[in-house]
Amino acid sequence: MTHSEARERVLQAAERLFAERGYTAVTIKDIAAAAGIHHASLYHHAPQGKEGLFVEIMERILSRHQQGISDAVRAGGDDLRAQLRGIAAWMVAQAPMDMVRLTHSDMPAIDPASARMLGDLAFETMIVPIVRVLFAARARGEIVPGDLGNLAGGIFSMLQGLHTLPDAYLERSRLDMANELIDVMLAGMKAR
Amino acid sequence: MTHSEARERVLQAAERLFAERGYTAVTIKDIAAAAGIHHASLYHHAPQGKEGLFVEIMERILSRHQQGISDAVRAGGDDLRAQLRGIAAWMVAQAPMDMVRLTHSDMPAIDPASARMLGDLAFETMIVPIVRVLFAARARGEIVPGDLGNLAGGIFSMLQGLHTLPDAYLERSRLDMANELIDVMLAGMKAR
DNA sequence: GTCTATATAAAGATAGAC
DNA sequence: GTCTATCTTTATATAGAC
Repeated sequence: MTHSEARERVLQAAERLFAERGYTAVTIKDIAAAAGIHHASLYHHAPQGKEGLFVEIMERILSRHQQGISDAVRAGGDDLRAQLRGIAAWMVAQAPMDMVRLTHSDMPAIDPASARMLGDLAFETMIVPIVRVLFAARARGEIVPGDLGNLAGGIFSMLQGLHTLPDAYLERSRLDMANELIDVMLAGMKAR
Repeated sequence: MTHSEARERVLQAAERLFAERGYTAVTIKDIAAAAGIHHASLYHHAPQGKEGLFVEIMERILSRHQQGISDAVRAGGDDLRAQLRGIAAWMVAQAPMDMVRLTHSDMPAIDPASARMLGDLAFETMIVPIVRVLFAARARGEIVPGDLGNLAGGIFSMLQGLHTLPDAYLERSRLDMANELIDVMLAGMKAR
């Protein structure tokens, strides 16, 4: 009962819109229109309403990110640069995951318990894997000591920031830009 | 007629709320309540309504950023590290300027002409000054060649990303973390 | 599974009294 | 400059026919 062709269309429309614009900027009618159904029909597939749908969708997005990021890390072997480039390739190919918006705009608009849960899950999914590859590289002696949580957050923010400019304004591919940023951070973490 | 004690309270409330949550997540009633007046009274001070108020407020915020950033750059003399640390100190002390949210959530909800204007102004105000200090440092031979626009965007995104975690979750001051990130980027831009 | 119709509430906005 | 009252539109949500 959790699946059907129509339900999947609804979930995909909701996912795209929520990821792009955030909770408050998207209406139930936007989602229904994008899924090609009347907004009343949407409640057949998402009986828990807009807020429940948002939470489900965020969990779904984050679950996909978890998979994509862990695949990228594994494919990078034991090479920090390859791991970070893999993570970057994944992230620039996905819709933005705007943690500042999630924290300051989306979360205050929903039930506090769900908000806390989503915030924790987002941090675990998006930041912690970067922390882990940095720790492993540090253990191998590839980079010098530092606040690896802070550095991981910085790398994540830089990669997400690449979504700021619309595609039309870009002179280079986002992946090229991401790789350059990673190379500079890596050189900075190795030097000294 | 552009000023009065009450109008100023309205502008300050609007500024705080819009900066924190963005356009769609803030209502006219939120702003009126924060300013301590009835929401009908708000239209006396902002006859152009919510959208006009948002545009005015964003211009005001960006104008303050322009001043704060240019002061910080000037105080940094000819030293890139001091300039970037000054910019960082300014930015972490202000409300977040979430360019991804501005681009993907706020701008699609307002008049396209205003949206384009605000987007350009935000880029000019927040990113271009960083590009300029990087170019000057490059001209002095302090850093090696690279896509300085990309690097400036990365530095900006990292600094803004420090607003993700609520104050209560922070183990170090945002300024400490910002300085560490800047030092790593600087080392990376000097090396090679 | 989808629709029409409807309910309810919230948001943006205006008129006019004080 | 601020309020009450009111209007209009939009948003979320439900009931029930098909």
